[in-house]
Amino acid sequence: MAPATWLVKSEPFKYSWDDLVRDGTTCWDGVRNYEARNNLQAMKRGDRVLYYHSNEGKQVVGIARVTKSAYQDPTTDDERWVVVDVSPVKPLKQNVSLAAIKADPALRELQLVTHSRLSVMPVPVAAYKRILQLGKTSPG
DNA sequence: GCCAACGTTGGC
DNA sequence: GCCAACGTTGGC
Repeated sequence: MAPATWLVKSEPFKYSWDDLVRDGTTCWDGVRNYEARNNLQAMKRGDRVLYYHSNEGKQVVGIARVTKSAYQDPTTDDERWVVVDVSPVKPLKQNVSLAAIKADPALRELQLVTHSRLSVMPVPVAAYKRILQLGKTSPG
């Protein structure tokens, strides 16, 4: 099966794309929401992840990949919560704003639009390709 | 900075 | 098991 595609949100002043590039890899911790957690658990090594800056920017800025599938969140003893490891693949040549996503009929159904508080969500492959197209970026 | 949406918690 | 209170997220 082809790798699945996802989108994760991060507030850039907490942990930005540049921080991820600097670190090379990071542990995607802090998810405390069951739906987001379930999505994390469904991620497989090699899956592609769109990196979205929430609050400031409100745009998709890069492509990352899952380098380690879900394991116990090391920042808590509560075994309900998991993390994955992600690494940057490449930045988008052109950022894709939330406004552009909302304006695109093919992307209007994305949970990013319909379910704005969810921080980790699946992205249908067609929508993923469309976002890369808008970002003038070839698949990584 | 405000506020709506909504998930979670805890008392009953 | 219900539901009110509370906290958080994130767009505007």
